[in-house]
Amino acid sequence: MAVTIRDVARASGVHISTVSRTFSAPHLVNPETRSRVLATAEQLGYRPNRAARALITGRTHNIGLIVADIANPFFPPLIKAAETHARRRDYHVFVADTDEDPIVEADLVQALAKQVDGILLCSPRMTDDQIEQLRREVPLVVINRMITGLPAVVMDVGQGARSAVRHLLDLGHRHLVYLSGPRGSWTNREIRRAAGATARAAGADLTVLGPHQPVTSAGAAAAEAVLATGATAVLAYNDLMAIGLLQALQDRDVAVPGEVSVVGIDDIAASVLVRPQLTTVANPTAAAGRAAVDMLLQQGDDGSTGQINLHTDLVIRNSTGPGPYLPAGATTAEVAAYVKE
Amino acid sequence: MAVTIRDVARASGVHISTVSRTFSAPHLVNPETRSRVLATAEQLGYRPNRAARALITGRTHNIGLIVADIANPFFPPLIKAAETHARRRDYHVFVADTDEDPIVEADLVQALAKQVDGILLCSPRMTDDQIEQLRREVPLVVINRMITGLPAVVMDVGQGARSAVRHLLDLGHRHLVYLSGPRGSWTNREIRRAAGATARAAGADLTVLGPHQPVTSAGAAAAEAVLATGATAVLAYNDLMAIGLLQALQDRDVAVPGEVSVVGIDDIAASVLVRPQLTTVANPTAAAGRAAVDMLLQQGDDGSTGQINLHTDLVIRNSTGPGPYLPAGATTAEVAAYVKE
DNA sequence: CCGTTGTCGGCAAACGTTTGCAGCAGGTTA
DNA sequence: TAACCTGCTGCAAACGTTTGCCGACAACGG
Repeated sequence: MAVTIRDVARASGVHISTVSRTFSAPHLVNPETRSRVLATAEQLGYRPNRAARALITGRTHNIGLIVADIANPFFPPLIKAAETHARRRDYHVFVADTDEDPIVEADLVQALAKQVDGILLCSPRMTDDQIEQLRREVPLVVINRMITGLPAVVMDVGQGARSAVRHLLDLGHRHLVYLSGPRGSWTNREIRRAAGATARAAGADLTVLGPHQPVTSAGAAAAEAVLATGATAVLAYNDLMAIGLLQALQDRDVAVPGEVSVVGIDDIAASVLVRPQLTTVANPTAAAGRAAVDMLLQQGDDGSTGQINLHTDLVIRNSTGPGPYLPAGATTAEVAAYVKE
Repeated sequence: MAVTIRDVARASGVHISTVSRTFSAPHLVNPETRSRVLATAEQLGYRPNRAARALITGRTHNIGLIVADIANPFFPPLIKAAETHARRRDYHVFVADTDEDPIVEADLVQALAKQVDGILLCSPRMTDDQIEQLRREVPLVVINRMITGLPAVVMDVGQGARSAVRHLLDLGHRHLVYLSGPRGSWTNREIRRAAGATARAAGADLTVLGPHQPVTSAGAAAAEAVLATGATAVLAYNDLMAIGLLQALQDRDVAVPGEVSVVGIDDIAASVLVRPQLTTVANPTAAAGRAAVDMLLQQGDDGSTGQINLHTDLVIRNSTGPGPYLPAGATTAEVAAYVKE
């Protein structure tokens, strides 16, 4: 059937071990022999059988990537970056989707465990205990969650939330709402904490609403509750919810940012497609994907369990404007200048 | 290290072949023995080593899924459906991204070929010849492209384009533009052909602009050219381009659908997030993903090479309105009624 | 009681690699 | 000249399964 190491050996008049070494330890074989073997291999169209290799080395050269929801536009850029980066290191990536369900999540890790060299766990919804448990079965790198002793890549969403809240405070808002994300999300806790602390320190109010599924419909559904609080500015767990809210407010003829300012988190592509364009916190998702792959791959070598914290950026667009404390006629341009000071 | 079939055999006092059979051919082993083996296997936490199994059976229980761009919101629902469906059949999915580059595409198929039981090639940009070539190396199912003799799942985008054009004609438009997608896209040719034929049959004009990359920026960049044609309605290769165009028109104070109507294709999530909401052709992407997986899996059994054509639906929203032939004051509601007739 | 049939389980040979060990040639050192 | 490297290659044993073949044994019909 397929051409094996044995065919190449026969055709080039060497032992199979020499062929094997030509590929897996080239420095151990005479350059002359090597090029001869390489030539016949090329000619015969030989491709190493990864299953056989995996069987003996114990390394599959595959990694698993588990995300909450592929259809959530936050993830694709991360998946893409991780996949490309892994392939450059001769690894392939299994992508799986948990539908935001912690049970499915645990099952998936179990199922993939024996078939990959490690798993990237992205925004997991499991408990810390569960994750530490699973770590004993397979190397893990967690993305967007900090667990002591576990290698992790997080985007500094706390800092992002602080910037966002400060931006709103600077605009004069004194009563804010935080639209909570899903239960079990570490990111959600971080944002809530950071936003709460920042608001409190400035003597402003922050009302927390939620939890919500991180989708547009949940954001839209929260509109009534938001208005009921009387707040003039909203920070949402993610852009999808922020966008949902944005549109529900428009449907109710509530002006954004005239009456209510809205800030999202993630900076997904759609955030520049809606009107007004969304002020949001940009996350370096691609960088996170790459960093996580690197971390996972070198975790095998040494036993290092570093934690990487990536910087996030507030991107000010048009969904935020002056709050009640500023002169009513101030334009966003003036406000932008004001914010700079 | 890991618990193997041998450990289970020893612990339950049978030969390894019996253990193997309890898993891969249960009917060949005595129910009593079977349950005993199963029990000890469970207790020891035994998991079959897929590499070893693959080595001897030649089936990896993996499939590859190659798409043009994971970050294009058209693909994630398809990926998600394929992945979930495959897992239900005990298959795992490798996802890879070609960045719309036919060379990368060919490389990826080669790289994955030996490691999977088959590949789902989604909206390929390669030539038909190349694809037929690759088919000799690995079972293939093509999505969104029709090649004689090759198993394929396509969404009937021709029919979608016809509905879209007819909708525009019914609204009174007489000069249409088709905003072409990327070079090498079968879908693009189909749409162009169907749209052209439909317009021509009605005695209307259809100007083709392009090719373009299937992204929002390309749609926006085409705005000038569109206006220069003097057309009153535009069909775009996909929603991203349509949305880009929509916004570029708004930036130029061109009213949509007042002065120009815009129709997209795909019905991505963002098409209801923009204002006006986009009239578009909904594609059954999830169904396509599932169908393709099934087709690939049973391709191994018999040698069947069916082709499936999935129905598409025109979704009329607010980006289309009456053309110059209708009374200027007609509202979209009246027009919708008119279209029904 | 013998022969036949059928069920079950063991034996051992694969599958395509990697890798520790040993051999061998040629060169260097003592 | 002996002893010892050094660089290269061959040998063979793994890795954890699956599976064709055969033997053991029980049941059954004649």
